[in-house]
Amino acid sequence: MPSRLQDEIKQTKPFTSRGAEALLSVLRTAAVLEHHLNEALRPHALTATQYNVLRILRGAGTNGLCGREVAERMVSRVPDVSRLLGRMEDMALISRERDLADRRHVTARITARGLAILDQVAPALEGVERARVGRLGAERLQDLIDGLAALREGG
Amino acid sequence: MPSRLQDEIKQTKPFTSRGAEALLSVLRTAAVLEHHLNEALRPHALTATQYNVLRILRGAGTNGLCGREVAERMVSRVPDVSRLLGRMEDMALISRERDLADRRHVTARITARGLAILDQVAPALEGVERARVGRLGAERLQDLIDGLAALREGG
DNA sequence: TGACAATGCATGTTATAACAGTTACAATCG
DNA sequence: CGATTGTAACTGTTATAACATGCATTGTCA
Repeated sequence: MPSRLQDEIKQTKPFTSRGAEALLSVLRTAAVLEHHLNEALRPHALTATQYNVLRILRGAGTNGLCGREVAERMVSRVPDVSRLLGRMEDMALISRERDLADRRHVTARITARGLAILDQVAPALEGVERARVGRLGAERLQDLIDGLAALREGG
Repeated sequence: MPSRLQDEIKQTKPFTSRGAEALLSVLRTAAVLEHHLNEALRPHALTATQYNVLRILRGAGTNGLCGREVAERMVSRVPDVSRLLGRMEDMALISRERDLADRRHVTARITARGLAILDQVAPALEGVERARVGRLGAERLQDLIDGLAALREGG
């Protein structure tokens, strides 16, 4: 029985192991999701990375967060937070201010414009979520979440 | 109960829905896997994308594949196959030859050096796989694969 | 308090991704 | 057979990722 994934990437030979298929499934699914995510964000000129930053800073509220703290909270690691935040400041999505107490820190905060854009993109993103998650029941959804967490653990 | 993922990305507020957590889990897991994958490939100066191309071309055998066919088989879509293959040709990992029957096509084939490098990296990649997949039983593994496939389906 | 290490951010550089546009060739249809 | 359409690959350009390094500031400890 050829697997769904095998068909998607036009693989002629069966997977050598279920483990390999599982890892590839994760990578493939993330690529598909990221594609849909970027499509939904494109009309608002946002990348998935920038969207992630906005969500983080909205969660932080008026206190804001310094660059290192933002980096720690990103879904995928970004080795160049300085310029990422700089570009977002240019777009007026966030503001930056050097901390007076510890002048090494630069505190980033989401602007009103950033908040407004988050509200604008919300419907499209909820659509992406519902379209893909709907067909999985609550139980299978939780199993999926747990299985993925297990994959991330260890070495 | 705070979820594992919530802790990983230092999120203070609980997820608004299981669906959102599931999508984020996929993206996060893929980022972690990709990181380990790249670490394993780094000593051989290969990126995950290049590794993917080598696997595809090894599977294709001596007939090789044209650029469009390689692109179709990639795990994540690459919009610049020409230069990707060009760089790999410079590294002598693949060879390219214009097809005489249809001169629009350029057939790519894996070289002996490319095959040798695939053999060299295999142990490290198997290590990555065993370390993460081992803790999941066969049944949970299959459920995970099926759940991910469900997420990829549909518009 | 003064040397030294550690931290957080900025900057320089290179390589690659992303997007658009162009060229060469092949297939189709009048 | 010529014009038109479609396909595959290449090329140009810009923006971003990735990596390394440097700089300013703070913390630590003799």
